[in-house]
Amino acid sequence: MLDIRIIRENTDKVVDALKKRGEDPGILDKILEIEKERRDLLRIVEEQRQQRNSISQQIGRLKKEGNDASHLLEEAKKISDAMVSNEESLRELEIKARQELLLIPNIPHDTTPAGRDENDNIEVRHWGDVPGFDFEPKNHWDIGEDLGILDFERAGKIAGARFVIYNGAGARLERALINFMLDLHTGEHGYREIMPPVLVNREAMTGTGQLPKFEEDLFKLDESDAKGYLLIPTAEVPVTNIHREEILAEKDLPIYYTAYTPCFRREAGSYGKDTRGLIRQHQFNKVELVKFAKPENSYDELESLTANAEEVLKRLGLPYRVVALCTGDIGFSAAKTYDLEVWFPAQAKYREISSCSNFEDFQARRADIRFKKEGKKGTEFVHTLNGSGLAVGRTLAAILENFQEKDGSVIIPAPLVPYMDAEKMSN
RNA sequence: GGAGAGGUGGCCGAGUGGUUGAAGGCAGCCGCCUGCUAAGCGGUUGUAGGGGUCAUACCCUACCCAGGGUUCGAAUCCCUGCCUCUCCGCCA
Repeated sequence: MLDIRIIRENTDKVVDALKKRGEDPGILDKILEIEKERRDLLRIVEEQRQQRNSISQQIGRLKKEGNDASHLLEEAKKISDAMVSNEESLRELEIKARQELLLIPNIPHDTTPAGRDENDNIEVRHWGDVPGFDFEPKNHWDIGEDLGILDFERAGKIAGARFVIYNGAGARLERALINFMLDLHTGEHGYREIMPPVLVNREAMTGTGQLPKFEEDLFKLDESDAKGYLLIPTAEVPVTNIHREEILAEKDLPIYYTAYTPCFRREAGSYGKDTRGLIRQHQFNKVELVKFAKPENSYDELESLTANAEEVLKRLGLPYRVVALCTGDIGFSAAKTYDLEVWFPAQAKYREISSCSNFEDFQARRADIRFKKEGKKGTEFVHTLNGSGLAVGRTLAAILENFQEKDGSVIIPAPLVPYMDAEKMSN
């Protein structure tokens, strides 16, 4: 959520931001109109309240002294009656203003490259050598099925399309990756491990920006119940909302959290995309990194968070590149985003495995997460950041494809050997 | 699921219709005093919105879980919701 004052006083800047994102700046017209009405009415209402309060106080004083106050009572009643409809209109305008405000995306940071779509994203750096094969590399789903460690067919029977059963060494590899990532981030990168609810309420989803605009991407427990629980599409939601409506102490910042959770996405509108394999599932595992930072160094925090996610790929020996998303491709809530893309030999393509973003105060304003500066009056909104560290299923898929052998076996990367108690997977 | 109790400032806690943003205490901050520590004395300390100012000062409005209602006036009365605690039941 943007500061309404920026929209009011710096309209040009917001219009510019919307254009860069490829959005229609016309969405501002309505909110500016509502906002003007709201402010005009607010002044009237406050004036009326002031009058009423002062008369009421006089009444109190007179009554205490045993004097007659009937003439004032009459006057007060008149004012009070006149206020009713104004107060009601004001309430409605406040609700409407917020509804509109919640639909306006974040302003991209100056360093976010301008562009229309993913073709305008900029490669920032890459790491590792793309492996060469002296045989035709197989898809990860073929490798997994041949090894008997991934079972898409039976998952379809018990759940449907876009689900998988990890079997035997597959299940263990998934678990090994989760443990490896959590151990790395808690042990070496300074994150605190969190295990949050994976069902959340609407306020939490609104706080991080999934609602109200992206309802169709979410799974709900009870479609008919407006108050029903929603399944998280990412641990970003429950973990960022840990501090909702809190005022943090400056000395406690930055806060680093990491959490493993399953994630649930409807993938509405992606029919036909990645229909096979682990890339796009309705349920998948992810280890998430979340930071609460002070505004003045949130961009340094974004760099280090991205580096923390990259470290997972480096240790596993998976070739990847880092891409700065352009203004047309960054998410609704983000000001700047780096995607980490890992190499998939069978597709001969880099595919997204992590997305690391600085949301600045956009989520903090929605979720009301502030901090108090030492020795200063008032409060400031924190900056929130998060990134996948990493998407576990995609990491497993990348391992299968990059470390496959001609005989169909797969070499287990060294850091996972202790977790797997094995050096390779074969039939 | 059944029965009961309760939600007040950073914390504890008073307040049952009228200058109460809220007694008192603790903690914090500033100053005084005291040969260390401790104690003592005085002062001060919430958040948000609007107005105002170069910026302060200052003025107004709102906020005692949330949302409604009664009333000239609500922390205080009424209704609804949420949450917490205790007991019983059930349960991984």
